[in-house]
Amino acid sequence: MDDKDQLQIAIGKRVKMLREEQGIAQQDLAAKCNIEKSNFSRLEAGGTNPTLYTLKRIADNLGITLCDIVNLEDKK
Amino acid sequence: MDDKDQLQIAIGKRVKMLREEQGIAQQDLAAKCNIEKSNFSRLEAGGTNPTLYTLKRIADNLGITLCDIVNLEDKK
DNA sequence: ACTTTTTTTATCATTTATGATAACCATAAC
DNA sequence: GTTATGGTTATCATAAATGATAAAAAAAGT
Repeated sequence: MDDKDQLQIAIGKRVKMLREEQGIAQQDLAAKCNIEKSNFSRLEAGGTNPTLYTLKRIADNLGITLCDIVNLEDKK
Repeated sequence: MDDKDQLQIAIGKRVKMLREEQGIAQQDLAAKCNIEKSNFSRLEAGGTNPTLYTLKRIADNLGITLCDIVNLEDKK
């Protein structure tokens, strides 16, 4: 597994964690972000290398900053 | 201009600013990141919606965090 | 068990980020 | 002028992100 894969998995886990902290369903957040629920699932599973705009929409709909979302250091 | 375009322009300006702060040439940073200089130019001009991995490589080679790079609020 | 909700997985189409190459523009030296 | 150096712009190909749909699996509730 290369560093790109590791990054994808890290961001996926982080999005999932932040989403669950707010107790919102994956499909509901996906809908608010105008992202297909299947694609959102892939993203959380680390199966994609999201673009900045995708991350921005997620951050906005979670009420957090982009910085919060990509704060991956020292995170499980 | 929609919010996606604004975001792209904002990240481009931010990358350019951070790069110039370190006095490194665009083409040199591009080379270190394994990004084509023409593509890097496009990115700084706001002509692309970069992926997380692209931003990560730029951050790494600038010696800063992803959070630093996407810290776009209240920035020109 | 059954039903409902939520998530995952697979597949195909479309859009777009990036790679790659080339040519061009600007500036500053000399 | 010419020569570098740094940046831009255009174009085409390729890889991959995302859209879109469907089906299956898993989890939760009753």
